[in-house]
Amino acid sequence: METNLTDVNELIKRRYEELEELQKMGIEPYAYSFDVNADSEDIKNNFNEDEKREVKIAGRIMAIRRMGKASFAHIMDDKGKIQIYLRKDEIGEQYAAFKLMDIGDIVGVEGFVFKTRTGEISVHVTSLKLLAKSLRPLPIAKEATDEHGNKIIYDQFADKELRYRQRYVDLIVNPDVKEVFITRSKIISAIRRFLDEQGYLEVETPILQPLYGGAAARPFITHHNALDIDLYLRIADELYLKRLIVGGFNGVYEISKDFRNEGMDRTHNPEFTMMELYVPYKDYEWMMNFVEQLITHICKVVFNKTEFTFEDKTIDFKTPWKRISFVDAIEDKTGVNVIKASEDELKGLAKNLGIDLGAAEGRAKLIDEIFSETVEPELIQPTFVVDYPVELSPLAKKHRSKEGVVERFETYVAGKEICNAFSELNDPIDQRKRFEDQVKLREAGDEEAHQVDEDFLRAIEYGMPPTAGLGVGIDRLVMLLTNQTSIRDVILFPQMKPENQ
RNA sequence: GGGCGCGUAGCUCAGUGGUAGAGCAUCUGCCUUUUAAGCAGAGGGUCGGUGGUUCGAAACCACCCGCGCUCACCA
Repeated sequence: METNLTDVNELIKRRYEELEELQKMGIEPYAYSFDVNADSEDIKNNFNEDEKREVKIAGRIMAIRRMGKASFAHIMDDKGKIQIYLRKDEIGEQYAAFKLMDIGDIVGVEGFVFKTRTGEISVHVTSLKLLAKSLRPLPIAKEATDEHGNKIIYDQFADKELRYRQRYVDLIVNPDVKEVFITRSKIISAIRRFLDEQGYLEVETPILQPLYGGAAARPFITHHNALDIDLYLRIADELYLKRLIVGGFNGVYEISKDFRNEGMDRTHNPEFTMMELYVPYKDYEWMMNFVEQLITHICKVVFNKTEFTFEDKTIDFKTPWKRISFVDAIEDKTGVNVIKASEDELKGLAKNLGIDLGAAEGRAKLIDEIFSETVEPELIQPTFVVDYPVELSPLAKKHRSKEGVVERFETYVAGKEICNAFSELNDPIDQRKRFEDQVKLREAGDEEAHQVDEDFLRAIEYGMPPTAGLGVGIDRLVMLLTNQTSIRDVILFPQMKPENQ
């Protein structure tokens, strides 16, 4: 980890020496530019034996096989690896310089494409230029192919701590990692393009907020010096986006980081990416259909398939997805109607299910727990769970016909929630009452309960059209679609404890 | 936060109380179509840290640091 020159190890010391020797030869070890006209993939895909195609490529040296007056090396560019072949009698001085180059160095190569005796498409080098000398040894793995054509990797860089802390190294030596992040980016642009095409406006709302809300979570607190006030890092975008619906936009969305000051594990990072969408004059029924379209659009344009493997499960996103009622699903499993049941009955049920009852659990948390324990794990194929108890949803509109529930749905896949949506509560009088109920929970010790947001109430008192709202946890969606079981494997720089010294 | 596990060379790992090891990487020599290139030789370690037990600790004990898995809470 240490960058002090005083205690670098032998390998690094050697590279500093090579750097000096190269400079003595008149070589600038950190070049200014190099014009490229091909990449490894293009060369391999468009190979023609007779053409002797001239190419200029650049990349990082990943393997060297020196054989005296000739050498082979593999260089890696954005698209993959390609072999290069160098001969002393052809490149002279540059061959001497090549002897001072290492795995990890970045080079620019000119040459012609050929196929070796053993059949590998390679570049026969006519000119080699050092572009950046690498001073640290890469934890390079060796690859081989067994008799069945399977790739075997020896000594793969596997230490998760180092991989997360030094993601740049992880990306260099573990190509699958790079692939996941490319896919993540494609998923996000597919979402953005889809929403733009529907005519929704991408907006940006404050991360620093004097009051936080829109979700049940504990916030990060920061301080503004000039105003001398504490501010919160947002836990959700919801309340600002709905203000914009009041303002008259015909559909707004935001893809951005939210921050929650809670534990970290394989599905939680303190900062994570949310997509929230609000569409006026629509309700949650409309939104369910929209979610089906959005997700199948991603499947089509990014993956061109609807079937995915996640862990040991096969998930099929083919629509229509199953829809089940939250209350009925629990009743089917337990025989208890959680709307009608008293708090004592709920406690009894929870206890029978082996749920650990913390102090001061309210109805809402009890019901939520019972659902997580009984129904959630079985929701493997995409399923809409609809109509949640009102206690769980202080920002959702009362159901138009059913007592005790709101018009809300969550979408579950592989036993995990991937989105949350509702017909937004636009009755300011009801909204005030819900906030006041939250305050009671807060006073009873629930740190995650909402505060009263007077400005938000003022906004909807001016009148907010009926609105459908949606939140999608992007990191978890990416995990699902790329078959990654840890959120840290879909976040480039996951939160880590500070490195010691 | 609780439980379980891990930390030895640049990387991947052996090493259960008695001279710190292997493969790859590195260095030297040979080698002009190799591909885990090969052959011959060499260097490289505060065994995560601090204390303790012991004649003697990489190993045993305690505490600390970091990481992973898992449970709880949350998206």
